[in-house]
Amino acid sequence: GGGYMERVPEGVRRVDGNDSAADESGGEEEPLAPHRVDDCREKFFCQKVLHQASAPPAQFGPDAINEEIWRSLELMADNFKSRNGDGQDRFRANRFRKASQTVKNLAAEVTRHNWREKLLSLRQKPPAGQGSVWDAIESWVLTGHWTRLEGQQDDPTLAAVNALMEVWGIGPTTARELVAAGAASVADLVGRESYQGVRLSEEVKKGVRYFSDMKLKIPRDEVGRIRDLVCGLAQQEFGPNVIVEAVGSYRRGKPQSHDVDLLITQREGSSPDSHGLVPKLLQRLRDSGIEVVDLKHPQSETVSGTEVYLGLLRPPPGVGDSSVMRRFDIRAYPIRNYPYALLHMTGSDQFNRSMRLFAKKKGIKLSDNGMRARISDDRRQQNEMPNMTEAKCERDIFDFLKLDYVVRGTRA
DNA sequence: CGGCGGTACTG
DNA sequence: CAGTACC
DNA sequence: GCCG
Repeated sequence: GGGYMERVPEGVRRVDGNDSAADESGGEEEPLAPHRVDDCREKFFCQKVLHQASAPPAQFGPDAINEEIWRSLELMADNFKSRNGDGQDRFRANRFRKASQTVKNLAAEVTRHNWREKLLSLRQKPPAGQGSVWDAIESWVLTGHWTRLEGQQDDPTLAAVNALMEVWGIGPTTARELVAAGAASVADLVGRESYQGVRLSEEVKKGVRYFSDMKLKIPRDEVGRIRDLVCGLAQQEFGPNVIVEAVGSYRRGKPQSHDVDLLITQREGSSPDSHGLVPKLLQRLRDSGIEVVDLKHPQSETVSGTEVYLGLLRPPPGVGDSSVMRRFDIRAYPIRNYPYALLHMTGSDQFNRSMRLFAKKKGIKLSDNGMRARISDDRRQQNEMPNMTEAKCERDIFDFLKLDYVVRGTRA
């Protein structure tokens, strides 16, 4: 709505990763009456994103504490994730991660004097909790110490767990197992089948092997050329009805990506389904001489008709930097799910979560293969539910949910 | 206090 | 099933 | 950790 923008303080992005209020809670209770949900849709991240002001400047003044704050909050999030203690840590991690992103996205300069005002959206509703985000920032401003990080900084176990979790395929559980066995860094895992009796999975071995390649960002132009390469081969294999789209952060307009996300589908005419698309395309890639390493690839047919591939490829000369392997993902969908798949794969993850939570409040399950009524707890019955609407484009999905459309470049 | 997104693949 | 991954 |  028009009047909404007027309430946005100047220089302050309305993105507050802190997904306040309705965007966080709810779930198993009765779906809200649709009009109730619609009335508070501006509280959801996937709508706030509409009202963001300009991006933060490249450089703040010398008094700015923006970066110190968001980096510390991010560290705390990482530590919660690594801790993985009581099953709630991942939610604590999410909380700190969102707070970090809120500060990171802030266009306004935050200083020791104005922080209470500028970071007001991070303030929890009373009663104030002990380890809250707000308290953490306050005590840092007052004392100069991140009390939450003190003691963790020099905890060698935590440091090792954090380090190992940077490997693709190693999550909190595996990292802790390895650290318990004595591993302290990625270097300890290089070239090994196991570490002190802890077996390394095939995925982890590849994660270690291509560790440094996977850390590199891919320039936008190269992502585009890899898409063109795969698209050309797909057309040779499947004909002109095939569609290959580069999605993910690329489709949101980012100057660089950490991988190449490809969405493939086939227009009506040749084969109406996506079945077998991924394995055939992968074979075509290999046959054309491109070096491809699998991380995950489909073993069996899926119910929904979705096919997933995660792997690495070496871009040939003229396409990209042939000295590194690039992470690439392919997901194939039947054409009827294309708008849902596009929405899902364009993200961001936070945007997807928010939109799905909004749908959930209306008793709708939104996913990359459709929108279904949540009628029963029975999973089988769930999967057999018909799609609620035949979306032709992304906008149809927003419209059906009665959400304002968000252009892909601002789905933060 | 219950809930936090929905799905696919590995082992 | 738990773990990890994708957005 | 924070919200309803």
